[in-house]
Amino acid sequence: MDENLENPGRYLIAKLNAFMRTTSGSEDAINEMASRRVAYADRGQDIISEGDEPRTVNLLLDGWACRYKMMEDGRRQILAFFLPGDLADLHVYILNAMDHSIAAITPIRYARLAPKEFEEISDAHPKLLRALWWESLVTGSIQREWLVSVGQRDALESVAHLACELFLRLKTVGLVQGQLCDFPLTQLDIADALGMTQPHVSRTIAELNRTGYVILRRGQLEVKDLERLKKLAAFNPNYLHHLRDD
Amino acid sequence: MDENLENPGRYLIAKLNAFMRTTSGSEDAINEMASRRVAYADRGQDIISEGDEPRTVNLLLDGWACRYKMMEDGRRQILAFFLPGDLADLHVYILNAMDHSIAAITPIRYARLAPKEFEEISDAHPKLLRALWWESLVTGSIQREWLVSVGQRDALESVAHLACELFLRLKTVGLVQGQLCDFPLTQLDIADALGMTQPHVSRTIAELNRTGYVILRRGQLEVKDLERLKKLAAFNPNYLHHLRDD
DNA sequence: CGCTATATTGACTTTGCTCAACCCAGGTGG
DNA sequence: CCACCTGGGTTGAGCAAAGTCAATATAGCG
Repeated sequence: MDENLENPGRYLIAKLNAFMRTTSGSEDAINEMASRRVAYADRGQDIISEGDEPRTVNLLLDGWACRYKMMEDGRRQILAFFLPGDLADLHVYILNAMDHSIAAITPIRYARLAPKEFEEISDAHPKLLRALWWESLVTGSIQREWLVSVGQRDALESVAHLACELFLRLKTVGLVQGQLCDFPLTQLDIADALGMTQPHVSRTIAELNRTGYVILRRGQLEVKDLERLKKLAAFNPNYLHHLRDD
Repeated sequence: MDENLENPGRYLIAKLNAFMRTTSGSEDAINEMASRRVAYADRGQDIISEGDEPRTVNLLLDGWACRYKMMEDGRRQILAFFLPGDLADLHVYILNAMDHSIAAITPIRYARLAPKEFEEISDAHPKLLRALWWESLVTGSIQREWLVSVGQRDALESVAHLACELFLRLKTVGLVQGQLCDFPLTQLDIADALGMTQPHVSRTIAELNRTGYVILRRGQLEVKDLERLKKLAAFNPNYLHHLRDD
């Protein structure tokens, strides 16, 4: 976290590097953005709720969050997981009301950027603007791939795909050490993301762990054989739109 | 179609009116866009395929299309349906390769806009640009709602929700007459959109028709009781982000 | 140490899938 | 004009995947 405070935009910078070479000018701009209007939320807490008028672009600095929708009868669909460096709804201030909520999964630190600040910075750095555009298109692409998971993949494939995706996304922002990364999702989070029930997630994780390709447990994910995991998940990395595979 | 040829952007104009009052200036700009580089495709034909480098922004002028992904083993997930007036991937020319394909469901007419033309027009009409932004955000919102359908709704709710959505979207562009609209989807299309199998779609449509709220058949959809249909589908119109309900 | 969260497991049920036969309507060509 | 073909659509029987409900176990945490 120390390094993080000096270089608060580092995860976003790392991610954009998967798409372009950031210049030191844009890096400074990102760090500038990321050090203004910093806010905190505890696990479980909404940082913005369905129906609210969106006023800020949120940049996640530390921790995990999720986008979700709640149905009247209490069913919850998680629509996306946010990892450090992810931006929530770049242009959403065009719309009048949020159609979903965003909540912290772990305690988080995030920057709440006012549209005006955001525009100033992107006007001054057209290359950065382009990169941010790319990031929001990739977010859309991930959203579509999730529909493929929920619509077409069976339980084992789905869980494997999610593990694969999160591992690779964490890797691009530098949050993987060797084969290990943090994994704070509960089985209920996974269930609500993949359209399954929690007991079935439990059984499916057990089955996945039995393959030996990964060790997935609350708190930590270890990927022992990424290639086989990808194969099992029918994982095609194109949708992440990285310049190179990593 | 006659009126359409004089006023080729009419469906898009009608749609944007759900968000803002279009000025005659922007209407002319839209019609201008929509009359350049017009192309045709037959039913079943891809207009752009996964892996292709995207070169144009596509505006659907007539007919229905879909965005889809194919898995190696032949499973297909339909990600979105395009109706007249819909734009495909406004900013996709930022990315190097399509991560999905777009195919005609009926014979279609569409405009293939070069990025440069597109930028000229939007530079000249900032209000229009904002409206187009809105339309792409709504497209993203629809994408998310589909995940709720596939992840949380059961078969009957899902099919009802899809009927509801398509009916309302057609209504916004003026393609509903009374309670009737075209409905060219096959049961296999619906199945691949909702993550079901075709025989189960058949049974589910039969069950839905038995409620009397709709008459859904190949070619045509008749909505007899929209309110009850919405209720059955757990349909919350907020995600369409219209200024007023219609 | 005990409380609360989460995870595991078992027995049973249900939804939706599979496979396959059959039906039906529209379009084409003899 | 009719026979046939083809692309949907319907239906049935049996099955498998995943859901439900509930009891039990486990693990952090205060």
